[in-house]
Amino acid sequence: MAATIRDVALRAGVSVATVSRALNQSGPVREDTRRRVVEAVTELQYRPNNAARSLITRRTGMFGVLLPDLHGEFFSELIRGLDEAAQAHGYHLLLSSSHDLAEELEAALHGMQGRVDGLVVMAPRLSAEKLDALLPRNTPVVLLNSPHVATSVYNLRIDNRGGARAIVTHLISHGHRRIAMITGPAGNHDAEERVAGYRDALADAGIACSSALEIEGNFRTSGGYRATGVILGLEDRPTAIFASNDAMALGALSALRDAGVGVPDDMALAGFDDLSSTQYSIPPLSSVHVSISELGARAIAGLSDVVTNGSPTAERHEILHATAVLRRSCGCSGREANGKA
Amino acid sequence: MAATIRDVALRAGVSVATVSRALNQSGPVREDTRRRVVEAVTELQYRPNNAARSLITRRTGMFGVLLPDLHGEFFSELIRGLDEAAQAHGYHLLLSSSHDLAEELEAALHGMQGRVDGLVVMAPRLSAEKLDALLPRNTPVVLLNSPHVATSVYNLRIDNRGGARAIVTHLISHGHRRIAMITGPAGNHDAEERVAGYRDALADAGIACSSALEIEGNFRTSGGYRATGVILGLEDRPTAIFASNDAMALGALSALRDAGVGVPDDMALAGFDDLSSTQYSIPPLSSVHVSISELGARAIAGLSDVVTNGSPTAERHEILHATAVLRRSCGCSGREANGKA
DNA sequence: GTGAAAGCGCTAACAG
DNA sequence: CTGTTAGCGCTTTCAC
Repeated sequence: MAATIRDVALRAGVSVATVSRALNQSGPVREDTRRRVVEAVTELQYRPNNAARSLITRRTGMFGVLLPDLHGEFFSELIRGLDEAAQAHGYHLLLSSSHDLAEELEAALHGMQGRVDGLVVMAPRLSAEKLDALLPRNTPVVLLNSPHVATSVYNLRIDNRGGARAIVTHLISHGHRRIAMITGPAGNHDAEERVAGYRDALADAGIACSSALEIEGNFRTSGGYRATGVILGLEDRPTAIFASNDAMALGALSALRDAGVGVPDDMALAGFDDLSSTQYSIPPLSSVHVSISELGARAIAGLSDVVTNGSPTAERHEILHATAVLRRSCGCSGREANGKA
Repeated sequence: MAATIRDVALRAGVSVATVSRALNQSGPVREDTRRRVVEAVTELQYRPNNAARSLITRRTGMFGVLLPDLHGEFFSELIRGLDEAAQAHGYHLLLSSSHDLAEELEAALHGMQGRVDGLVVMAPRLSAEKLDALLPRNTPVVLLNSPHVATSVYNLRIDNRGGARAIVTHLISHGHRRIAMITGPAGNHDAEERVAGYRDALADAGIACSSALEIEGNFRTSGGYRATGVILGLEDRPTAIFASNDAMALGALSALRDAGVGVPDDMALAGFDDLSSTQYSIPPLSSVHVSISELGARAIAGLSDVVTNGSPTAERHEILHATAVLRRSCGCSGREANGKA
């Protein structure tokens, strides 16, 4: 049986209250008393029981993380950012992923009830109304890349629209006028914002946009491959493709290669996310960089702030800038440079 | 204030004991009593307090997951497997990643003390002795791809050696005799096993192995790129490269391309992991397939088994098969096929 | 079938 | 500075 605080108190010849104070520095304890306690702790290998502690403090030291069906590098980078920050702030991460449907999210939310001090939720496929209905009222929530909702204390997003606009504007600066876009899955909030950015750029340049040039993808490599096949079959073939994420851009690259279409000469190409692997694609892929791990880090910082400072300092909204990274696939020389719309 | 079991009891006109029994079906309750309880629960929006519950049951409903510094697809696939299985078994995942050093692992292990009913640990850089000293004695542990240790109840691994042997044997069957290998980081257990498999294959074919042909990488794309530069500079240049993971193989592909070396004609290439993105590389990459998510799923199943059945049914050891997947980079036509040594 | 009561291990007043 | 005491919300004997 594991040692309890009572055993420690007995061993150190003090009361349990003193042990508690010594261990949590939650009150004055004479130095030598403290030392006796610490000794007893190590001798008995005492570890405080977290359940008992959080039963009374009403804090669990854990943040819940609810993510949609994410893949590969994006997912691992996000977790890395969350994890590092959580550790730094003294929290653990309770993770639950693959929640695309409202019901799944709700079930997961339910399961975390009372187990966490705060929640990081990413739900790009849910409407503001749905989200609003689902979010718990008693737990601080940080929303990632989701439609804004009043009940969340903090809303973080990457500048999907601005980033897409910047890279497409760059494509236009290479002389392209007929630019196809491979979109994300329908109903995905990020995907929609990137489409908006694409249209912004076209509008800026006085180019009419056409729904025939917006081919639906799924944010997966396979979808990029497929969509590119459609694009190549278009009459009056476009001279450039903007894929709304890198995974699809890689699929596009593969399809272009299979079709014998040279990149960037016969077809310019750009993606979004700037995954680290894209600089090794052939040719290296121009993309939009966004610090995914920072997104995670800020989310945790925001939660931690709310939890320790009690009241939500204020309802907050934060946008992480996304900048174009120019490599060879768009026609640039390969030297990296920043392009800002 | 959230409703407690007392409130529910009052509302339903029964005792707290009955509420508990009704909710946990831990004892006989008359049907209409049960219904009254359920009604009160929904009306009051009652949620049992997990802290209180685990204080007495000594179960938390959570499994801890401790991972090394993993990246990209491997990481996300593993988590997916773990997460799905955990959900299926009614558990939550307490995640902590990026632990390569023994001290980091220890700190994380400490933090999870008492918060979890079991642990999934992946520590490819730690020796059996180090691990043995670190692992808690009172919590069931499943070890993933780690040196076997007696204190773990369950040991799962992928067949690194067999998989490497199979793909290298295949390379040899294409007529290659001089095959370079890009290894993983020194001290990594998986990496070492893959080297052993590579040597096995050479030995099988009566080819002497040479340390000059084993170039150290780091499991990252950048390392594969760098190592390939070294290989291309070798006198009596090899005709094939086995990269011990796909990330490095992709880096190799990029380096080969930059050097104007054709794949597979001038240089055959194969990787390991069979990441989904590799089928879209140019040319598609031959690799070794292993079901990463299944690794995760089995880990959870094993833990869950131990936790519910009390005693560790027996000390177990399980190996997940790894099979060669043949695409174009090794010289095959592109039609997928299985090659088994 | 149901209720009363005794804690699980800890923290937090409140005295001293 | 330290000890006593009263619970946190729940499960679980033990009676009835």
